[in-house]
Amino acid sequence: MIDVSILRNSPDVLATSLQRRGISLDIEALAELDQKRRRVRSSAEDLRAEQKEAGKSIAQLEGDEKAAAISRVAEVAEGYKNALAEADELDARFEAQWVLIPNLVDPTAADGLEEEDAVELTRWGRQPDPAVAVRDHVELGEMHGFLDIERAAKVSGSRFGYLLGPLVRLEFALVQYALDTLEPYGFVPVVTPVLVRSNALYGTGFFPGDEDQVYSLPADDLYLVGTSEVSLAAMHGDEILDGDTLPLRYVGFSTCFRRESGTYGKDTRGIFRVHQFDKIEMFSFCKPEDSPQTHDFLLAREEELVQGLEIPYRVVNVAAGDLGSSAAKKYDIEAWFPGQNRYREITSTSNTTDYQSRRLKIRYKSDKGNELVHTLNGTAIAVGRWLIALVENLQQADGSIVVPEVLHKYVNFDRIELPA
RNA sequence: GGAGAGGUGGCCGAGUGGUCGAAGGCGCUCGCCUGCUAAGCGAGUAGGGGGUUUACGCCUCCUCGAGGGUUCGAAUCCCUCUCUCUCCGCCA
Repeated sequence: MIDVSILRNSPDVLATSLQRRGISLDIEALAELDQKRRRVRSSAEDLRAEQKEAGKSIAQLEGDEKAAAISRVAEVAEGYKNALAEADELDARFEAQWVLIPNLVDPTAADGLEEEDAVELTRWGRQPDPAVAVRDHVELGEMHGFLDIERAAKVSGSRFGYLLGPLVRLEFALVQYALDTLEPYGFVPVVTPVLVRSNALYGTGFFPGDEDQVYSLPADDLYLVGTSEVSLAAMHGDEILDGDTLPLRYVGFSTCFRRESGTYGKDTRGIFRVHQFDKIEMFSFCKPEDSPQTHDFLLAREEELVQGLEIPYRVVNVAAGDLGSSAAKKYDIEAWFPGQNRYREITSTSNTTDYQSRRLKIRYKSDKGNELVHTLNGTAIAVGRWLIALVENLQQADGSIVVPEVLHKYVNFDRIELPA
């Protein structure tokens, strides 16, 4: 949710932002509704003040005098009740439209509406020789027996997978590697809840809007998170943080659940796009003035992690029209996937400025009073896709897979050999 | 799952229909005092919305777990929900 004062004081800023996102909206009508609701609220409050004032004297009176005073103020009470109901109704109507407005786009976000409009910022690493990296992760999985998609389909349906043997070892090695890399920077490791209330999804900007992407458990009124960003952001909801403790940094581990509705026929091969995967996520709460540099910092940590694993990648500045509703700006790292012969997203870091903190009511004490913090998130390691990138990029001509140096201390093998 | 007890300001804790956004204590901030990292004295100290002001500020409304209801008036009465704690059961 963005600041209402934008609507009142600088509607042109709002208009520009919406236009960059490719959204059309009658801003003037919204502004009028906003004015009206305030007018009605104000007159309701006047009645209420009158009623309260009368109540004070009633408390002093007795007998007939009291009865007369009560009947006099009853009319005021009735008027207040009606005015309040109208004000509430107008608020609700305004709110319903206001929550749908996405975050203001950062001026430095890339222009355009589509995924393809993202601007490439850097490129790192050397793509493997196509003559060597000939097998995709599904083939490698079958040869090695460390990935079983058929049985997963039998048990759970499409878009699931069993990871087996060395791939499991690699998963936990990646987790260790991420924690060991990030903890020195002050990231506090967290294992988060994966079942949350709707409020957490609302607060992070997924609701309203993305209901069809989220698994729900209606019997308990809970939802499965698609990313630990949700549980991490909501962790400090309704809190006023001490400014001296900022920035707060967390690195969360959780399984992520995504319905992937509307992606039929897209990325159907292997485990590139699945309903369930594990992910390590960075999250930071910081002062507003620090969020741009925090965003760069998160991107730097992501690059550090990818580079350590020797995976070739590029960084893109995501186009305004392709941003999620809560993001003002977003960088993706796209790894080279030999099996697809192109770069695909393996991390994503967003500066959500005060969009989430306003909804979640996360402030900090400053000299100027209580201010909303800024929140930022960034993938540390999305395990599934990183495993694919690893095995596809580091496969050898004979089908074996070299384990990157940085993982050696976490696994008891430095190469995955084909089974005899 | 069964039985019971509770959710009040940063924390503890009073308050069972009227001048209560709320006694008291702790903590914290500022000032005073004190020759010794303490004690004492005084003042201040919740969040949010709206109006007004260049601004300091002033006015006003809402919030005592959440949402409804009764009433001229609710922290206090009624209903629903929710969370926490204790005991029993079950359980990784």
